[in-house]
Amino acid sequence: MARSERLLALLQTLRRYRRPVSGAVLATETGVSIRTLYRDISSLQAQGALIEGEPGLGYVLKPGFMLPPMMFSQDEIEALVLGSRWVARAADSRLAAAGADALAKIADVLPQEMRAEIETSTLLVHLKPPVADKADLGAIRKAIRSERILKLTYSDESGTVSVRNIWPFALSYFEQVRVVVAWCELRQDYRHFRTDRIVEMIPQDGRYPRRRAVLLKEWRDQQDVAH
Amino acid sequence: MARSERLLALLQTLRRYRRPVSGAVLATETGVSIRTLYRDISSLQAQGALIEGEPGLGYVLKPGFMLPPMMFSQDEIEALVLGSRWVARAADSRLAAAGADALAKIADVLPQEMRAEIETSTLLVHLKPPVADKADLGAIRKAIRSERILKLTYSDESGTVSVRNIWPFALSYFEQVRVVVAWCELRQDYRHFRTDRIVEMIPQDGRYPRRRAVLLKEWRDQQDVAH
DNA sequence: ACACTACTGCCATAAACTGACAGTGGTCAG
DNA sequence: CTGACCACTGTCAGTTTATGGCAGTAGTGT
Repeated sequence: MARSERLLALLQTLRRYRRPVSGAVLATETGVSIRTLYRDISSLQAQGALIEGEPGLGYVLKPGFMLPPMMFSQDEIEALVLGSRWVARAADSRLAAAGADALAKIADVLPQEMRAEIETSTLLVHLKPPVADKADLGAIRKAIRSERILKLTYSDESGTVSVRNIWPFALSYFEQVRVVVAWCELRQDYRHFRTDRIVEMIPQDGRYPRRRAVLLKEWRDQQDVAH
Repeated sequence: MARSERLLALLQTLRRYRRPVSGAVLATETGVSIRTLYRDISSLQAQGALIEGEPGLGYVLKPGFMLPPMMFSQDEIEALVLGSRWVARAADSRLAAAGADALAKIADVLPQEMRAEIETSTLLVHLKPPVADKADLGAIRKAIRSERILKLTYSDESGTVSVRNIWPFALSYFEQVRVVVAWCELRQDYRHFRTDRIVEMIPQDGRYPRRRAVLLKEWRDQQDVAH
């Protein structure tokens, strides 16, 4: 890759990572030596990019530096199309429609010749039809976004039905099924609930008392320890 | 001025003029010869800039080259994020990076308060790790886009190795594997090739003689009849 | 003390850039 | 039809730049 292309790619990479990235990683990703990477970084800084480097941490691109006005690349469009096709297949119909709408909005701002890419993209998705959800996934996503407590009637794998309040904070997509990740008031611990086993689900008025981002982090840490 | 800086400057200059500018003017302004200016323009075009040159007129940076501010509903953003997370999991690393890049570009043109949505989305994707590809998926996508013949060394399910020329026109994503859909010169029919069974793959110079959209349609019709 | 990191200077080699010239083909005005 | 103007391509040799490796300094957090 020529230097002039590489510098743009480097900016984009820095923007993609939001956390500090070490020079070694950036060098590998752009396919140059560390020495050259340092030169590239200082070139960009000389041209006005707000890149900060801290020893022991890595580089961060400070927000506010506008990239040169580049359009989506062909790869990027293909990634968006492929992603939205997967959503159309694997998610609920409301999210599928939202994906198609988003793609249409993107197509609107694309120049004519790139618009054709979206329509005739030759990346296809074939999946086994997912297990049908009993619960309304749209309502679950809404509860997660607004941090609402859900009163859940749930039938576990052995068929035993129980009722409990949960604090939903994530929705996880597996190949066949979807799973609500939540804090369970009954068990006082994190629990997973397959959406196809939810019998009934009533959003409560109350907001749950903790932030969903915090719950997500705590749950993740717990997962890491377990493995 | 170094080339890498000059290219950025050239973009800015083109944006400043709204009317067509002759190459001679641009060359003078950036301080290089005409010949180099032509090279610079084609470099920018290769990197995705939509610059049009008309004999007798000059160069114009096509409108629509920059991403305008866009609005998305919450559902649409979640669909985009979920889709790109799936791409990150299930596609090759290059497409995965492209998905993340596209998302970062979208985030940049989003109003401040929506930007956070992309970062804190609580939709997760869990998949069995896909089978590793032997072939370079990027090269396959490129061959499809440019309608290039591929010389394929392929090992079928029984382990028999064969060499043939194919006209690839689609890439299909299954749960564990990816499959190239192509017209096979050897069999004179449509054939599927799992990317993990491709032993070697050499792009040929020749373009195949039919349009990929036509092949796709014909293949689809054939599939429909079979079922 | 140690591991990890950013950063700088130096140098020989390899790669890229550059301008000049020659030539093609398109548009437009007279 | 002619000529002016322009985008664009190919070639080439001289020059500039870029590059990777090495050695070394200095800051950070464990």
